[in-house]
Amino acid sequence: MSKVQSLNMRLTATEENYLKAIFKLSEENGNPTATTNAIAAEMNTAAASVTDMLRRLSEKDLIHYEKYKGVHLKEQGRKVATMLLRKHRLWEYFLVEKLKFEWDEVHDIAEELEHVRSEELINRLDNYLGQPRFDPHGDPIPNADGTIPTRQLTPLSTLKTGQHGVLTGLQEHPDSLMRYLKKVNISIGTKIQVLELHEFDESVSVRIDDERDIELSEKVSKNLLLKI
Amino acid sequence: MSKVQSLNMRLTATEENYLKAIFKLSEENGNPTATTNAIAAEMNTAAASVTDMLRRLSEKDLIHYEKYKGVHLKEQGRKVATMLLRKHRLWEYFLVEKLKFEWDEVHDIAEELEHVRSEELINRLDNYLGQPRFDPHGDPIPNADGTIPTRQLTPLSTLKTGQHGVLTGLQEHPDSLMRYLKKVNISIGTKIQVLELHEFDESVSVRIDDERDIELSEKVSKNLLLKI
DNA sequence: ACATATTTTTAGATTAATCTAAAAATATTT
DNA sequence: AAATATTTTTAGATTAATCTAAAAATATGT
Ligand SMILES: [Mn+2]
Ligand SMILES: [Mn+2]
Ligand SMILES: [Mn+2]
Ligand SMILES: [Mn+2]
Repeated sequence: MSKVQSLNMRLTATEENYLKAIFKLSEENGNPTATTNAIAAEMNTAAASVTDMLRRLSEKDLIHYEKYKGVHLKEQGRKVATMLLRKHRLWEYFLVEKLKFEWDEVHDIAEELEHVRSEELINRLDNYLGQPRFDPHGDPIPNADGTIPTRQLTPLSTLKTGQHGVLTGLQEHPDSLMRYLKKVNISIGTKIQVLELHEFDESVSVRIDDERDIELSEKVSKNLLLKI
Repeated sequence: MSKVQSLNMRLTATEENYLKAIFKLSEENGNPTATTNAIAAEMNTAAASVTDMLRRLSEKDLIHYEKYKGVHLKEQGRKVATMLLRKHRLWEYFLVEKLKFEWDEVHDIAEELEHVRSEELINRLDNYLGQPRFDPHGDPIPNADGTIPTRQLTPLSTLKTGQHGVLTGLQEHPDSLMRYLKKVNISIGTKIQVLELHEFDESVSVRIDDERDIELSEKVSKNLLLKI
């Protein structure tokens, strides 16, 4: 007897966060199925808490869940998760473009703002901002209909000597990486050209905006996604 | 052993809402002490739930509470309540001025936005909006230091024939009143002049912006606050 | 295939926020 | 000053979200 809920059911912020976590995990693995432990790690909770929540989300028909078999989002769950990303990223855009926050300062605030419940609000915000397609970290902003703009991006770490591209996104974006990039004056839109590859530690010498040369570690170069 | 909490203690949205309710009740009665039942009515909860919460807020040293004697806000509680009003009203201003919502559409959204925790956010929003002093309903926006702009306003119902003023605030502002005023094209800034007082039902004939004449009921005229 | 390791679920508590019903305290009326 | 009414608190449940510890299921390694 699954409680198939009305289309505009009322979810708690916690339920929403779990759906986002499952979405994120299935995106980054390419595999639609997420495991209990992976969700627990993503959410910083005990595995037992995840099991509880999976039961509840399953009751509400937002996910498909079988004991020991992992979970994947159902139609409704995916819709909710996508709209959360839309809200999160539009708010981040607002915070950076209008309120002049730095790109490493907006995530936690957007984590709260994304749970404010109002379709009207988010659509008006979208229009007010000029319907931006990417957030301050280069992540695509889902459209009102749920579609997500895609692009073909290449990690800096895979380029050969002489090749160049424009920084367009980040693989992952912990605040520490963003603060580092801010320090070395690299941001979305920066041109990066490979000067030399160092086989020993996979670090790379690059020319920034045809102006100055710096060294980037393997860890950094794997995280910088370029449009070639 | 009251747990005197650190200055930036973490409150739940529910705790914050109780503090706002107590603040509102003490403002509108002129009496700083609020009763359990009054709070229950304001919060739409059972009196028993209020008693529970009062105990908790008292533990945190936000209110002064003695069984059967009612409560009043302490320094910290008053500060929290004032900052909530600041946030609520700044967000309402944003929603109306920037996102072009109508004044009767913004309250519920602001009820959620006001709980987003970030001093930095609200101060940047304040600057972005040009440090407005009043919200779309004419209510004063507390300053960052907690002071609240005051004005001397007169209810339309107390004016004599011939007197006039500019609509500057509302006594209370249920959505129904705001929708009515929207329909008859009266808003903050509208000039209102008394043409005739009707003793029978205390209704009043008024001239709007020196252009058109309408009738307003006693209930409406008591709610319109004018700057003479 | 069996033993061991890992993952996941269950069992049982805890805390915040809520409720109803009953008891206790306070206020009002006769 | 009683009797009555009203207000407030207590007692006992409930639900969401969390935890730890133990049990059960599944996966891995020899
Ligand atoms: Mn973010
Ligand atoms: Mn982002
Ligand atoms: Mn409001
Ligand atoms: Mn208002």
